[in-house]
Amino acid sequence: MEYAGRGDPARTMALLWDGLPTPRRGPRQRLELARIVDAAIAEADRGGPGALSMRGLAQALGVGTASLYTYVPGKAELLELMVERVAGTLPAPDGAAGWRAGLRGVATADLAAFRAHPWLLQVATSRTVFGPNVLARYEATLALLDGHGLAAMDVVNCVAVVESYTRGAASAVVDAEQAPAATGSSDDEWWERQVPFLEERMNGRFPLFSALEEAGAFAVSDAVLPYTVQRALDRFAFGLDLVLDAIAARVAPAG
Amino acid sequence: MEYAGRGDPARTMALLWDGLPTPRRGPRQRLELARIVDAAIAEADRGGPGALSMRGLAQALGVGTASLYTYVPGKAELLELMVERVAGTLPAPDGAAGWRAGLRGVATADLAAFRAHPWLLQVATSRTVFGPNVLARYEATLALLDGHGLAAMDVVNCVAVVESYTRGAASAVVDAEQAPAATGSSDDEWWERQVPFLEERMNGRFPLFSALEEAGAFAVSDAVLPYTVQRALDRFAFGLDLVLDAIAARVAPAG
DNA sequence: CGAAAACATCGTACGGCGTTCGGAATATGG
DNA sequence: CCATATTCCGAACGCCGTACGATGTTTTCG
Repeated sequence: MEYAGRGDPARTMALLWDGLPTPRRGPRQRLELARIVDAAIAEADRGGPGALSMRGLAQALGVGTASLYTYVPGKAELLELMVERVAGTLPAPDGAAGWRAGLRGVATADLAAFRAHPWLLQVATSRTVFGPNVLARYEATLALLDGHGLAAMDVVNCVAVVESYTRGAASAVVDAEQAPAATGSSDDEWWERQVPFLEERMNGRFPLFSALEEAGAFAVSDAVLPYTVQRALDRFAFGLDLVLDAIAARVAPAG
Repeated sequence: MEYAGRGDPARTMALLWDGLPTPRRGPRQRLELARIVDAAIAEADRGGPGALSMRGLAQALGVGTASLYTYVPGKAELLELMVERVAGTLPAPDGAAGWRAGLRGVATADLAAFRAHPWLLQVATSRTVFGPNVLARYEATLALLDGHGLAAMDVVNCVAVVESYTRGAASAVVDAEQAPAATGSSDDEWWERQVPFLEERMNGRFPLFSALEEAGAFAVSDAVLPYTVQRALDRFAFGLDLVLDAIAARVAPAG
């Protein structure tokens, strides 16, 4: 897990809101902050776990490793800038079709973001990145539930539930998508190698599991994607409806 | 993120179900598998992120680093053994007081496990650890929802939703608990250093957020724990009720 | 009984990581 | 024109997981 909020808040805030200060002396800067952040995002997206390294990033930018530290205090702050930048690329929460469609849109966009940028799941959430895009997105998400008769705290909590659920379910999706690259074997290969041992060990010991499997409880909606990925996506959709139903019951208790 | 299911399934399965094979020749083994796994769990629990290292573990056990590799193929398999062992320590799902209390118990136990063993959140879920304790726990959790009129797939999916939500919400709790150690500054210190810059940047720009804050939407139920931790715990409880409500609506659609 | 096979132990090395240090190069302000 | 501020960056520090191979130990079998 990577943690934000580590360094000097003044410097971090300045980077988030104003970008780099333009120096008055010394050699020209060979890079721009936006280019560094974009390259870092690309680097982190490309590879599996821990794919972003300061060395790799510097090489991708054609610069010595240590030079990066004249732009950014360290990797933690770079991650904050990456989060802020991604937040700026997401579709804005839209309440035009009602709060339910709006919240669904936010969760769907978040899932897409997690899939496109798996490293987002490794950034701790407790020390919020107080960048303009992040804050604006949060404000707009809260607005979806405002004015529907919910208490102030319930508005905040319902948004938090959707976020938590999305994070948990997205984590399963991303796990499934990254497993082949991380382990060096596809789902099918892995499963085929497990089957003989599973049959030997599980045989008859877990009757309910077997019965549910027999009844098709582990089937997936489509066979285009790898099984574990599609299963995780199906479950995400199922659970999102469940959560939104529960919020609907709170919004209009009388049904 | 750490991935299981990497090595030879035969060897991994044998370790999970049977433990170490007893060698017939050669010097006595100075360690037992259980001792290694326990020490690994303790080591991983103690420190912050990435606290478990093969060097550190070997030192704690009074053994050379390379010796560990005669017991366990690598760190990935060791992690599987750790997961399996923790699964064995959790209270068994209990349906005596109804499915709702049972599911709540599972989620609560999972949260407690994530808090006690934060590294569990870093173990990918897509390649299940097929150990006896893990499987038994899953079987018993499914049993909580069996026989209440849900379709087979809905049983599995509802359990998955609870798991996903718990994982996401627990992640927020654990983030909050680990942030001080990981960043070297307490919540209060961090917050105090943020405030002046936040006031400067946010001033008037996010009216709904400000209004909700004014209305106490970010208050917490108790001031014993650090603020971000308590807030995450409050939100966990709120959302768990929400999710269970939604499942209840599926179980008894007519209300 | 002695030799060979099987096995555990572990120092060392490899290539990676984030970050720091200090010297060299370069542009500006006075 | 020179002092100052700044960038650039090679090298080094102390970590990481793990492969290799030498060495020592125990059992088995001829």
